[in-house]
Order: sequence, then structure tokens, then C-alpha cells
Amino acid sequence: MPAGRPREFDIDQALDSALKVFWRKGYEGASLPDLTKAMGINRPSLYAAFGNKEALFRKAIDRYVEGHASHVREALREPTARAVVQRLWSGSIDLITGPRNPRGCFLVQAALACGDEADGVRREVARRRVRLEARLRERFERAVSEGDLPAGTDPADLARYVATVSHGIAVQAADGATRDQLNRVRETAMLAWPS
Amino acid sequence: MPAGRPREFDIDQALDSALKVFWRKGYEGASLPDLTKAMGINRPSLYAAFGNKEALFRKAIDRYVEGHASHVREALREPTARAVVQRLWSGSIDLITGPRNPRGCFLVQAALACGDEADGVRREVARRRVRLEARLRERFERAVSEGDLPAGTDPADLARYVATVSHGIAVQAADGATRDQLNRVRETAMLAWPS
DNA sequence: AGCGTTGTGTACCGAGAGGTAAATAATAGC
DNA sequence: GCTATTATTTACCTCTCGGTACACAACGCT
Repeated sequence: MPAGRPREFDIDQALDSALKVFWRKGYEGASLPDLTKAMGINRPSLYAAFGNKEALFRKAIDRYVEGHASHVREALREPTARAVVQRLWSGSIDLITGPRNPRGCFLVQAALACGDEADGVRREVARRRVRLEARLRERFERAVSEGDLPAGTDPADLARYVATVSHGIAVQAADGATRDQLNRVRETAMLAWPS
Repeated sequence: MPAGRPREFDIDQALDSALKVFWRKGYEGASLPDLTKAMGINRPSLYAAFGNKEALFRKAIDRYVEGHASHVREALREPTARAVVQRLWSGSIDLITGPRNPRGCFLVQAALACGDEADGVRREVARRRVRLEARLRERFERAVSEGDLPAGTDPADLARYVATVSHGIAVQAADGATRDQLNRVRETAMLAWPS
């Protein structure tokens, strides 16, 4: 349809490959040769299609959130707050221990601490993490008003606890924890659920 | 005492400054100019005193573990397993939200994901994190045998849960969570304690 | 004082980083 | 077939990276 020479690679597939590299090595640890090699293209094609390294990373964030981490949105639609968290944690565990994925959570490890140059992307992934917590809080506020959660429950505190465990299991996965081990962590963490 | 010209800077103080830089920017994000500027020395002095960037980082790990994170060792000496965890989490929260320190945990964020060149240091900090979990497991094994923890308790699972929450609050601190907020997370997390 | 030893300062190195210029190749529309 | 448009390729750019050579300064020792 568009004029000009057609691009010879699948742009979504290339973005997926780039995402995996950022996921495994982090924003700063992923070099241009790392990226282009994994994507199967050379540098000018990358720049023509995605802008630059930072723009590519930001597109990778979106792809991760909307693709690999789509269980988050599904979890938030569960009918009870408890089911929301069970599905969130289970889905996260499956994602971060998935055999086809790098170990750990992209949003946690791709840019947790970095140099000044990368501060923009660091803030962006931090914003995404904080946003998850905010979504949980809103969901728990609704649950309290519906009587699904006990009246005394503080939605913000509970959301922060759920986010904390989520981020914690991400680090555990990076350290080699297995799916089963993390599912037992999930069961333990669930014992703190308000009743 | 030693022959030759005396060094003009305090080596421990310089190491502390370097540690802070690695803590804030991560191993890869900390450049040599960043380090030398913070340490108040120039490059050849750094190399003469510490070897190279990686050796400096490894010395910074030791200094962090033995200095800033000394509450871990103290916590493990508490008389009950519950007290161990309370002190571990409280001490960690104070450390990672301390006004004089970078936000977050050095062992979590200094080298969580990085390029191939930094894989050695990544594995080293991972090893330190795993070691904490192992120490907790041993402590909980003792607690079970002493009747301090219920007989059905799995020390490995409980240690993994405690480590998970520890790492989770580290990420939360990096995202700006306050001391009070994290202490409420700690209280919630403690509700999962076996009884 | 002279010497060996060690630290400091300046100036430099090769390598790799991220990013681009310019020529060529492949398409659509006329 | 010609032109406009877009993608690919090769070769290059500048800048910064981690690391070091070398001359000089400050000490202990005899």
C-alpha cells in the first residue's frame, strides 16, 4: 500500500526481539550491535523504523505492557479483589519464569538504576510500576465500597503490599527461583489477605 | 609506616563515595568520571588504590554488606524467628529510605540486569542476595527444631517469602515509597507469619 | 644528601558507544 | 520507462568509555 520500497522485515517481530534484549541486558547493557543482531537488521533500518535507541526502548515498554503483561489488565477485571491478586501474581509468575522469556520482569530490571543519560527511561519504567499500584488501589477502593473487602481495609496500603510482592518475585526470578517456588511464595503472601 | 609518598585521601572514605555512586547509578551507569569526581581523586589514584572499576565495585559490595547492611547480621541473632524478620525488614526500610542514602537497595539495583561485560558483577550481587535467603533458611530450620516455628513450617519457603518481601520493598523505595508506607507494608507482610 | 619507593597529575591510548551520509535497490503511480 | 518515494547497505562520524605511560612530587632510610 505505501509508496516506496517495502521494508524487508516484520516490524513487530523486530520489536519483540529488541524487547527481549532489553529485558535480558537492561537499557544500558544492550548495545546497538546486540539489538541489530537480534533483530536481524542493520543500524540504519533500526533508526528509520524506530527513531533511536531510547524511542525503541519506549516502544518496547508499550509492547511488553500490552503483550507479555496483558494478564495485568485481565486480572483487574476479576470479580473479587482476592481473585484480582491471585490472577495477577499467578500470571506474573508464569511470565517471568516462562522458558521463552528472560528471567525476571522487564519493568523491574530493564532500567532500575542507571546513569544520567538514561534517567528518562528509568523514570518511565518507574512510572509504569507506580501506575500498576494505582490501578490496584482503585480496584481495592471499589472492593471496599462493594463490601468485597472488609470496611477497615486501607486500599492504598493493600495495593502497596501487592505491588511489593510482585516486584519481589521479579527479583527472585532473576535470581533463579522456579515457578513452583514462586507459587509457594504466592500462597504464603496470600495469607496476609484481609479477612 | 609504609615507604614512599603517603596517599593524600582516605581510602575508606573514597570507597564510600564510590559505593554511593554505584548505588545510585548502577555498575554500568557509573562512569569513571562520575566515580573519580565523587571520590575527589583522579583516575590513576583510583587504579593504584583499587585495581580497576570491577575490583572497586566488588570492594563496594563488601563495604555495603559489612557497613550499611550490618543490620542483617544483627537481625539473624535475634532470639525468635519472628523477631529476626521484624528486625531485618525494619532495618532494611530504614537503610533504603535513609535521607543520606540513594533510594533502594544496592544489592538489588546496582547490577540486576546488564550487558555481557558486567555479567561477573551481576552474578556476584545475585550470589549475595541468594546468600541472605540461605541464611534465613538456616535460621528458620533452627527455629523449627527449637519449636519457635510451628512443626509444619517449611523453612525454605518461609525464607523465600521473607527475601521476596525484602527485595520488593527495595524496588518500592526506588519508586519513591516513604518509610512510613513501607513500614505499613511490613505490617501487612507480617500477617502471613505462620502461627 | 642521595636513593628507593610510592602517590599524584597530565596527557594520552585503543575500543566501542550511539548515530548518520550517501549510494543503491525495490516498489507505486503515471 | 520514468519519477518519486522509501528501504537497505557500506562506510564513516564524533564522543565517551575503561585503562595507562610518564614525568614529577613526597615520604623513609641510610
